[in-house]
Amino acid sequence: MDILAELNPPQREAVETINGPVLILAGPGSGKTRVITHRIAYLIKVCGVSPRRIMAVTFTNKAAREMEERLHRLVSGSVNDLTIGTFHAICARILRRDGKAIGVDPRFVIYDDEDQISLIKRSLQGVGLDPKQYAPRAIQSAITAAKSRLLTPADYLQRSRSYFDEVVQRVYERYQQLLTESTALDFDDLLMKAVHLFRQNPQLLSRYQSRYLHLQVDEFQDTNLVQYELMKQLAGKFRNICAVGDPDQSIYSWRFADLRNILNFEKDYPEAKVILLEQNYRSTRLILETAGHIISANQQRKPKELWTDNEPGVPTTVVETYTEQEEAQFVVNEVEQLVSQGEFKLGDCAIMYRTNAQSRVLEEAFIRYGVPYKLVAGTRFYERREIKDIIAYLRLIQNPYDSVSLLRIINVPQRGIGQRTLSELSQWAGSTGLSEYKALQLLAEQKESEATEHRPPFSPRSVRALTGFVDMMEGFIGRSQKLNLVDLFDLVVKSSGYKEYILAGVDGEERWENVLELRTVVREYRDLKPLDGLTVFLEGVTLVSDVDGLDESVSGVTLITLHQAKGLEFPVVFIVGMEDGILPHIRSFDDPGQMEEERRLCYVGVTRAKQRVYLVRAFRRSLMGSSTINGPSRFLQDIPPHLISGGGLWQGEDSQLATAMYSWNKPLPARVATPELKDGDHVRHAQFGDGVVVSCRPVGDDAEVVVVFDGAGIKKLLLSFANLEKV
DNA sequence: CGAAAGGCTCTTTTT
DNA sequence: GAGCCTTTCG
Repeated sequence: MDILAELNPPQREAVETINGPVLILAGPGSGKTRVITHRIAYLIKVCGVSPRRIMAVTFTNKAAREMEERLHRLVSGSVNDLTIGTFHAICARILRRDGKAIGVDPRFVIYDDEDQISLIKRSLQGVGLDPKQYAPRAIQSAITAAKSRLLTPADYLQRSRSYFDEVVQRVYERYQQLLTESTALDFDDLLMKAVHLFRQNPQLLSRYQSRYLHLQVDEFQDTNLVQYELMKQLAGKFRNICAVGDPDQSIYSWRFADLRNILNFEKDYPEAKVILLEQNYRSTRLILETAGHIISANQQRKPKELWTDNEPGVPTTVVETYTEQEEAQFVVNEVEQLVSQGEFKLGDCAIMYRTNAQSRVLEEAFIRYGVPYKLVAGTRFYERREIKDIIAYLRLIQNPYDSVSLLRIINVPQRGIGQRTLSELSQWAGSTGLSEYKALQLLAEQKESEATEHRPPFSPRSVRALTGFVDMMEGFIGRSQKLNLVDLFDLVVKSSGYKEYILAGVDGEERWENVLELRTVVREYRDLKPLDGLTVFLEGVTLVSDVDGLDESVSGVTLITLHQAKGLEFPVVFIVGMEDGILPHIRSFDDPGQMEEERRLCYVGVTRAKQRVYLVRAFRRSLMGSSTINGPSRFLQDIPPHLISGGGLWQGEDSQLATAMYSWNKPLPARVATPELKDGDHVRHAQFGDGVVVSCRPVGDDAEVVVVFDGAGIKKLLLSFANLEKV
């Protein structure tokens, strides 16, 4: 059977164990994707399971697409009936089809992060609180946390402990009201409502349970409790659930992903078979060892030994530059060199960083040196103002009750509907118990009939402006029944006056280009039935993730955050910003749990690499305007010297370093000036305290020192990193 | 009502 | 350094 042919024994077992629950703990590069696809192919081709009875959950749409393609090749038949996608996309589908049972209108729109914040601000005002006093972000996070534990506002009330809880509870309640009034669901609702739907409709659940004979979840370590609950519901009948994950790559706890899911799995499914995939096929041996040293410093961790038959490869290059500009310069130079030597292509290289803000300097350097690059995200396309505006128009056509979209574009371009008119509108709408749009419709009708029952409080000028807007929208809505999506798009952009508005503003040309770019996306939906096209398009643009746009067929260096890099691999990986305060991020300093997650993030980065790893840091960098000096990342200390190759200080062509050293009277705390140490010397270390040197041997232009510390025990340190003080 | 200017606070990571 | 909010003036 060729589906099993190229698999090692544990992989094979993972593919063949199709009855009952299976937990696959898969180290990086252990052929996880291969196992999942082969397993599904095996189910279809060998076991004769119909694709429509299989559900596979992936972390991104891109992963889903790729898996579908691979399956297509493996099965050499149609897999169109397979249910495959992210949790959010799958839940949206379920709710559109069956959500009515719990009062979910199938025309719902999905609110993204930004929409949520704007709605939370309105909710705060709605309950008489000041959005400046209570950070909307913090409240949003608390609401997400609540929803991740399936708590409704009423449940939250009972658990309310603190003053902040109380605030959250009130806002949460109002926020849900506004969502309902807007016929909208936020990201978390998609998951929570799906679970509620099944809880309240056992017969519906039973239908789904009977349909899905096999369930497959990828990146299991990054699922939250709701997602786990949903899978548990769906697997309730057949219990054929296969979860794949790696606790060492859990990096989404801030999104309330919960590692306990892995522990609970074995509790909820005591008959589960646990399979370990420990052979790495991706990285060189030295890279794997480096990664191993980094991750094994975590305390809260089940030890696990990965191994590989691959070549040893070359040691990791560790480099310090003076500023983040030079860091970028180094990266670009090095990439050019690697490429010119012919061993690697541009597309083989990826630059990874902790925070999005770091991408700018890198981008500038790549532009300056004319090296092609692919930025994953950046100012993410769908978050641009002009894109969100157009989408708001389209959302409003699908669902005029969408208040976030309404308020967003009611005066864009300017139609003489100002702040004052708007607050009068919402007050008037509120007092008559109508949604904003209903109120507007009423107003437009009244203009003709002069009915005076609820006299709207607007000046004639405002009335004209408002009714003008309603008439326009009603026109769009009418036409939307017949027009294909491209024509609808063109109609909206033209008749709303948006095109002139954009072109007249700052960066008009560039922003208009973006609108046209969106139009090319829209073209893919041209052939769908008018209203379906709109729905599918809107859902697609809301649930996209940034990596979804990453195109391997385009040549260029990839610029990507460490989080986004999960699940990907590259021959050459640069991790920049290897500094305490960046990676690990400063926000994790006071929480050991968070610190461990930072370490896992670093581990994820290193294990993306097949051939080469560069760990780069800047001596000083500007953060939020001002310049800061960060020490080397503490994670570097956990890599033994023999796995590191020199590098050391690097100076760019117009380095500011020389100038700096000249103007400062003392040299930089450079490794040039490390003290000579010999056995028996007493030393002091910032972290470990006092100790005695037991050995010191040169490594490259550095030295490896072994010290017995009074408190901290025996440590192997790299002289230049350790900052030892002789006492 | 709207444009312009100045002041403020942050930035971790994202479906 | 940038986006967001408030203030001010026409």
